[in-house]
Amino acid sequence: MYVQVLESFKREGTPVVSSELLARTCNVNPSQIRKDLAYFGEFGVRGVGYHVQDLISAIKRSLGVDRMWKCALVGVGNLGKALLRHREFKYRGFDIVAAFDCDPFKIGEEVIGLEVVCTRRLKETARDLGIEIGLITTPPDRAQRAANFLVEAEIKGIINFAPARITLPADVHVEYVDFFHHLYAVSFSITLDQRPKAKAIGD
Amino acid sequence: MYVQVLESFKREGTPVVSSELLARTCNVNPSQIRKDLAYFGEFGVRGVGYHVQDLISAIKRSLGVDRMWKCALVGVGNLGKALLRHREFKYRGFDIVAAFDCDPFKIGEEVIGLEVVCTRRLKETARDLGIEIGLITTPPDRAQRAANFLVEAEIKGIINFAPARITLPADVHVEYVDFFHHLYAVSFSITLDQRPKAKAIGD
DNA sequence: CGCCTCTTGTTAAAAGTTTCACATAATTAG
DNA sequence: CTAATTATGTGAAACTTTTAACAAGAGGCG
Ligand SMILES: NC(=O)c1ccc[n+]([C@@H]2O[C@H](COP(=O)([O-])OP(=O)(O)OC[C@H]3O[C@@H](n4cnc5c(N)ncnc54)[C@H](O)[C@@H]3O)[C@@H](O)[C@H]2O)c1
Ligand SMILES: NC(=O)c1ccc[n+]([C@@H]2O[C@H](COP(=O)([O-])OP(=O)(O)OC[C@H]3O[C@@H](n4cnc5c(N)ncnc54)[C@H](O)[C@@H]3O)[C@@H](O)[C@H]2O)c1
Repeated sequence: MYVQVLESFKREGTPVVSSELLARTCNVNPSQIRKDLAYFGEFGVRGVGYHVQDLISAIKRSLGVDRMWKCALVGVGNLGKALLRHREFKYRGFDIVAAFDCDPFKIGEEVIGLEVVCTRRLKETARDLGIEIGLITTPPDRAQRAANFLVEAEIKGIINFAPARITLPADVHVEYVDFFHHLYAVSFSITLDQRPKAKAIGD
Repeated sequence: MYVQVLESFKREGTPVVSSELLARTCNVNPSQIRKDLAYFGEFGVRGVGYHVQDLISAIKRSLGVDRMWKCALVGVGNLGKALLRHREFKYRGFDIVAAFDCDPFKIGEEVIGLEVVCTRRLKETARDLGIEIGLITTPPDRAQRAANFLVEAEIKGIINFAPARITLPADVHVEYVDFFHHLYAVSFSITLDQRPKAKAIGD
């Protein structure tokens, strides 16, 4: 979130931000920001604030996103194609260099110049290309199978877009992207507001 | 997460789960689950566990997802179209009943039987249809504008897929879906593992 | 050059969350 | 019907995160 906000400050031409300004923009407490950053180092200048570009670089270095990561996508359907077509990923350090599917009608097809490869060839292909992160966009009941292929290829990080839990060795990291979590959260917030717990006016 | 896991238990035909089993599947502590559920009510049976279907219903009722929510999508691009084509949303209680875009070439186009409407007609259309939740899939620099239109239409919840913060009145709830957060998280985990903090073998 | 202002980095206190441990209730077996 | 077994719901303890408070460092101004 800090990187996202700092990059918009950078685009606006703001050279320096205080934890106070950054906090206001992110809807958090200024101490929070100073604590978070202190965990990785001393990036600010007392009495001045943080130099935007320097802070972006420092955070990115701390998170390991100061280099290009090679990614593979498994499941070239609706969502998979949207991701493949998205140039932003490469621009921001995540290059999707291979796409896999098990559907014979999809294998061989090209999506923005990338050939869809059979999932059975995932292991060799991923290893040859030096892929480190896998994106799963198969249907939920195929997510575990896709994950297994990725683990075989010695991939160490997975983003799972399918609404299904997967089990993995301890050294493989997974992030779940589930749109329903967010929809449920919004539904809950609206419902809470509208529920007639209704403190009467004046209370 | 609990709903997601419980629904897979349901599909497998498991009628009852213990907090212990549910915890193992979700990679959390059993007490955590009992505490979380206790916040909303007493849904289990002592000595037995939780009846899967009953628990799904109870959680959904607690979160306000025991009904259909009408949604609108703003920005019919790559990602927007993928979402519109996704049947699962309606099936799970979130019906996208309107799609808006500002591009004259897109207005009038149909995506799975839904006509793309001009963003300027958002307010009237959304009100007429009784829309409650908005999905923003415009480019990041247009996200605030899209949000403003949604607020005008008296929408109370927003899911923002654009990597940009937006400011809203206090009674409008927003959830940010940012794939980069997840990619950064995975990058960080892998980097940590590989960094030569290397406790020597035997330590 | 010293004083004043500003904002960081950090220590300590407050608040929140997770886990443990066990009393309580349901079910089954004897 | 009682005892043994099981797994929930919950109060208290352990732990984590967040916030507040302030000392320390940087820069500007008279
Ligand atoms: N489309 C969306 O907007 C959207 C939104 C939220 C979540 N999702 C989730 O993302 C996933 C993909 O959705 P979608 O709409 O793209 O579905 P889709 O059916 O369009 O695409 C799935 C693709 O995965 C391929 N596939 C199936 N099994 C495979 C396997 N074992 N190995 C490799 N490829 C395999 C299929 O051939 C197909 O091309 C689903 O789990 C869905 O729930 C999608
Ligand atoms: N495509 C992906 O896989 C992906 C992944 C992650 C994040 N995102 C984010 O999702 C958003 C959309 O991505 P995309 O790839 O679909 O982009 P896109 O350019 O394909 O689509 C954007 C659409 O928004 C419309 N639009 C622009 N301004 C508008 C406005 N003021 N009102 C209404 N409509 C407007 C455009 O006409 C276009 O149709 C972006 O913010 C992107 O960063 C996309």
